[in-house]
Amino acid sequence: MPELPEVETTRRGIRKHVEGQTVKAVIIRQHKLRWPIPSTLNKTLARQRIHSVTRRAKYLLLGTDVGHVILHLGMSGSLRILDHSVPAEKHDHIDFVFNNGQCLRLRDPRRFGAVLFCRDDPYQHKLLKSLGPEPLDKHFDAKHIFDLSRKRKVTIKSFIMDSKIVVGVGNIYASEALFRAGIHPKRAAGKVSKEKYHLLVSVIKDVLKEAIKAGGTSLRNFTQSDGKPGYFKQALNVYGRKSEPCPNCKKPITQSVIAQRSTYYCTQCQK
DNA sequence: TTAATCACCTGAGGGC
DNA sequence: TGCCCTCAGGTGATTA
Repeated sequence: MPELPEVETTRRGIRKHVEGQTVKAVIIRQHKLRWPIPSTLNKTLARQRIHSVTRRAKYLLLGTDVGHVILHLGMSGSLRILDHSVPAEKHDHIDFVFNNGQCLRLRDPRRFGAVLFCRDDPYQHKLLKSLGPEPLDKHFDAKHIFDLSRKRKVTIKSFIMDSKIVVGVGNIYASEALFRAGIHPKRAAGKVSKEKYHLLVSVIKDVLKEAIKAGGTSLRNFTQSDGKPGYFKQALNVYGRKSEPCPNCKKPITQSVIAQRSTYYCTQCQK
């Protein structure tokens, strides 16, 4: 399940294979993703050179002279670089075929992902323009998040997962960051002290950096662009560890549902 | 404006 | 072994 580290790992993996390549064809096998893939994409991108592979939040942007492809991996999406002669399998929905014979192939069993095209500034696209700061950017700091949290009654976990507050903190890393910061996930965002927000911002950055370094979290079906799994799962303290002893106090990890998402925490260490 | 809920989708895993 | 059911989860849209 791709979160920000998985998307960044994917970006780094595909970048060297995609930047500078010229699109020969776009083969769409399944138009129905989260939103329909534009049927004119092949015509639009044919003979276009991809000059950049960038990321904003969990969106990947493929830059060309005529506009940007906006890619989202949703819940189960993955991108791989393959020789185009490799037969497509079930759930391989779209190929960006390059002149060198390779292709960028999107697989997405659950089809929560998206492939869109934007001719204008992609950062003004309706999906991107209201997003909060990048978590690893200097603009994401304790003052920013503390100021926005005042009088907010929503749980701190939902708050840090809100992309208008900060992008890229998904369910796994929200649980991990709150554990490291010693904050109970059901605490109201407006009741968390400035000191705790200082710590929380710091551990969010740490968790995401460590996960990127480890190649993401391989849960169920995430693989890197070369097909290898991520290794951050081994470093998770609480996520997916219901009833296992807390790494700090040995009390069993609790699981409950917050905002319709499984949440893991230690009732002893997180207040 | 804020908070909560719904909808989309399919593979994995458990129970029988 | 096969069938059925539940769970998982990112995020925009909808509702309260």
